[in-house]
Amino acid sequence: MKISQLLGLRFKETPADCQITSHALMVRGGYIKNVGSGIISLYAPAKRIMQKIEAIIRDEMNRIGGQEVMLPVVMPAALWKESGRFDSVGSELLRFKDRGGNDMVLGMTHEEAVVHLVRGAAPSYSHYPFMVYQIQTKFRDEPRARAGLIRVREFTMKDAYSFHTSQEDLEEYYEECHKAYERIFARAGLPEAVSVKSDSGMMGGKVAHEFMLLNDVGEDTIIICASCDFRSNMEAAENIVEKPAGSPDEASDRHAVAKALEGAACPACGKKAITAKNGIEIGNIFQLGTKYSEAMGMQYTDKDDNLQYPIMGCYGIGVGRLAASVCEARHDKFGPIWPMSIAPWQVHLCALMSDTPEVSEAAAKIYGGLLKAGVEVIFDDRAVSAGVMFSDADLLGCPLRLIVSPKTCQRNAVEFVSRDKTLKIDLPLDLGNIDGLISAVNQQIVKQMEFSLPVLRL
RNA sequence: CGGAGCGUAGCGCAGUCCGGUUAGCGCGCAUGGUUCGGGACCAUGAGGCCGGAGGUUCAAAUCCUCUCGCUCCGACCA
Repeated sequence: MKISQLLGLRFKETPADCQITSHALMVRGGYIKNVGSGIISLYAPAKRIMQKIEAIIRDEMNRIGGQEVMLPVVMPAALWKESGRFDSVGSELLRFKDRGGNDMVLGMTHEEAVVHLVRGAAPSYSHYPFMVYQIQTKFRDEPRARAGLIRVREFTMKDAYSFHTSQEDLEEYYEECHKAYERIFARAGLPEAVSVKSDSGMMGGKVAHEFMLLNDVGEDTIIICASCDFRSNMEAAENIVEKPAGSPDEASDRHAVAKALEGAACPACGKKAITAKNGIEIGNIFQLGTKYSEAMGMQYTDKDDNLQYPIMGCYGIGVGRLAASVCEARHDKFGPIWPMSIAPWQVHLCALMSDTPEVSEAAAKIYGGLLKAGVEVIFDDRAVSAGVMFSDADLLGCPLRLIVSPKTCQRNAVEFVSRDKTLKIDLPLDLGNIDGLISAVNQQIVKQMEFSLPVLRL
């Protein structure tokens, strides 16, 4: 891709509407454009990041036996009436009528749809356990969208649903999925994401965990023990952590309650080491039980010819929120620093003063060589000043950068630097044979990808 | 849904209190020229129904009423 043809202008000034870093950088870098409150279009760089995250998720979901399926965005309300959620869920569920006057809903989560899909298809215990997942658009009519891709009304989500014949089997799979989630976040560039105990809310069920990126811009408050590995969302912790005397009531400001919990005794280890931190929820896993299978009449025949309700688990990841979280965690003042695994392009090729024949010839040759070798490369072929070129490259945040200029041509070299500034070397340039240069670039890509490669293949 | 603020060129803003030629500035964009390793400079130029509707007035970006939208704080939230 040549940058001269890439849509999405990059600019210097922070838009007034952007309150948090990832939002500002993604608007300034030409990644996203707001369409309405909580409704966002993506330009190519953001779409490419999303696709790479999705590929990692698919890989890990397939590895734990998932089957990718596709459920509808628009559903007849009748389905939601079956589960009872048409009435129990509030205005977050967008309802409307079709031309025939039938009640319809926009999918905000897909338990109903997935039970509908599988309930006739798994009549015997021998079909179990199984897991289906999809990566698809959700719409939630949130009362207040905010912070760019962090909290939106329409978003892309991976949601997975597993079905089991015993609680033990569900718990075993839940644990497997927990591990898969750890691998997904690590591969996407957030190895520091942690899981915390959470409340199951409207989903129902007992055991639930949320995966959090601890970060000040996060909307959730997390209670963490500094002494042991106890971690919990405050929503779930309020009942089990004993508040020190004189704390405010739970009805009052949540931040004040969190503050008050600091230094309380940990319910797990007993030490007075509780701390409160903010976090961005990037994924969650629930043990649902039989809430939906019972409500919607999904049954199978067990070994002894008895009808049973399968036990369900569900597992979600917000793809766009994950992308924004990586940006939030990996950036400098110039722009995002995308990990190789999800970067929009692997290599950013800059041709400084490309009207010089030596430069344009060398750059074109390198560009062609990289393309031929299958490297994802964005080529800045514009006649702009070095400052503009570097600033734009910083905003696009590609992990590796090649710089060709009259200076580098003079010394028969190309500059090879990394976005995170850990690499800065000259690669020898021989226009007659650029294979060595291309393979040096490839080696660096492989090196930077190592952390994200699957540990195990199916 | 409560509270606060804002809608003027692609972006950032001034002008609105106190109505009065042709609505400005910076960035960006286009053309030409000079530059060239961290958002260069000069010249010329394009781009606006001042969010929308109604009203007051000789005259409205500016005053009044209604409306739509956006942002922030809170409530809410798999």
